[in-house]
Amino acid sequence: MHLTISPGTPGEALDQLLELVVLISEDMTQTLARDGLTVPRAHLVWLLHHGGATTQRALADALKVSPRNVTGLVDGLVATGLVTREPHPTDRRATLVSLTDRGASTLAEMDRGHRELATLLFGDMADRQFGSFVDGLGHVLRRLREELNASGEGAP
Amino acid sequence: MHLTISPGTPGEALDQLLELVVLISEDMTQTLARDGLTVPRAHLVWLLHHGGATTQRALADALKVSPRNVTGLVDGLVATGLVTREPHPTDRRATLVSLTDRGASTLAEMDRGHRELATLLFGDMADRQFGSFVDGLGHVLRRLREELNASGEGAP
DNA sequence: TATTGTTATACTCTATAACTATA
DNA sequence: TATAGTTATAGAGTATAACAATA
Repeated sequence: MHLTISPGTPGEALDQLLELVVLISEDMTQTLARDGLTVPRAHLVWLLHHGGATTQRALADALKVSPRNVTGLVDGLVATGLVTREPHPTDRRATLVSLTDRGASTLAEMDRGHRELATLLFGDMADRQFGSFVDGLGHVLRRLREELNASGEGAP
Repeated sequence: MHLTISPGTPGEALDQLLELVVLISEDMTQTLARDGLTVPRAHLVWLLHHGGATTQRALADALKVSPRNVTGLVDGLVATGLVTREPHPTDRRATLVSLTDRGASTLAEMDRGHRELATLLFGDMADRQFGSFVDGLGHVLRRLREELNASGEGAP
């Protein structure tokens, strides 16, 4: 037998999803601040962590942000000792941005925090519930990607 | 019989959740921009829509933001014709912020967009899948609220 | 001629501190 | 004395445009 316990309307589900977005953003901002990081700067160092040293140009493309903006983000990260700017070995116009040792250990701590959060959120979920939730999440993600692709077109 | 189709690890589920946060933020920012709104300004007019005219002080408390910040948000909304500042009827220190007609119709459009997004995301989900997803969402939300309360304590 | 990163300028969101006008 | 909202000042993130050095 199957009991449906008032799953609510789509509108209510969206409200919950929006609350989730707000709470996750707050949690991330709070956690990153303890390492002296902001969300945009954390995004940049995360790219270095997972892709190695790169030019600011490549970072601007990956972050979908202006080159000028990257200059500011790197300035801040250099000031707090998490990254360095070095001359590019073959292209004298470009600079290579690399993680410092301290930057690398900060990233290791972020990885640990990431795993802890995953355990907190999903650790005590029953396997079947977890599977259903991930399925639903996949459905919503596909719809959202379609929507953003559709509305992003037509813009030269 | 019950087939579990590789639901993935908690870490992967969290990555999907984080992608969802990014995509919803992008979609909201993009949609609001069409109405000349930013996320913080939209939050403010949403409060007026659902609570009626109020003082800037009350808005600052509700938005958990400094009074100075509200001055700036209201300045912008007045400039774009979505709200008005009027003298408070009984307290001459305070100002009442109200939606203009144009502000109200913008809000009506936002409500419509909200319903459309809910339909897009959940409209063609099977009832059982929708119910399971909402259950999982509730679980995650409870954990997150606990986490933020716990880490938010001890701060005088 | 095209590209990399910078300086110059500007806008939005955010904060604290000092001040004005009122309670 | 306390409160509502402002001006003053500052910092972070974002953008475009003009410019330098180098490809």
